[in-house]
Amino acid sequence: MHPPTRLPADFYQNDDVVAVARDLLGNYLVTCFDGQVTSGRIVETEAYRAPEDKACHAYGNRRTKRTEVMFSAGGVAYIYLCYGIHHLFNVVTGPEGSAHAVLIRAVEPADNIPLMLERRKMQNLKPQLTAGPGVMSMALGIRTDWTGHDMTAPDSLIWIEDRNGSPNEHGIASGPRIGVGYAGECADWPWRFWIPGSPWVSKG
DNA sequence: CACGGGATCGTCT
DNA sequence: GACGATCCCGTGT
Repeated sequence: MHPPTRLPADFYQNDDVVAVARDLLGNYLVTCFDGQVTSGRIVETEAYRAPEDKACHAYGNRRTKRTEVMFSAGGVAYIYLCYGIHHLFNVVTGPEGSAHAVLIRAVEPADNIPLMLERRKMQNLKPQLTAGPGVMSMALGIRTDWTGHDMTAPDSLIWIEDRNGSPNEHGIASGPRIGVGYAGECADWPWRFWIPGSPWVSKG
């Protein structure tokens, strides 16, 4: 056993974003803002893959101010505002020049649950603390300001680490992604992954 | 539990 | 000017 460390750049730079989305399950998403660590075990993810995926913001390798960060080498954060309110957190994957990303949709709360409850203005620990991409980001203190942050740097303030919490014999479940009905045939691709039976997975 | 609507703003047409 | 990779609250059953 060794102390947990940040997942390395080559984990993220795998070109197979669907495999990365699966492999992220069971790892811990950690933030350390203002000296305060908060974290959770990743239980639900979705893969988005340019250029062929119509649900991906970089569909057709479209480069805009917003999507430019998705073309970075894997390991940086891609965070955007959804419905004017929610800060949705993704990890860019693949080699530089490809625009793939994994949306982290839900975590099982781990470190510093009191601070996460405070950020969410909640009194008691319930799945709704972190089950869903918008509320998860709020609990971890993640905002769009952090888009482009290199999570593989040794002094990064957002990172993902392996604590030997990988999914066990119950395996991994998959199905269509949430909220992408506009994406034509791509809407049916089973690119959402979750740990079956976990109460911390979003309801969709 | 199923639904329906409002919140709220950056991004792209 | 329209529309979200969402969430929460209200209503009705």
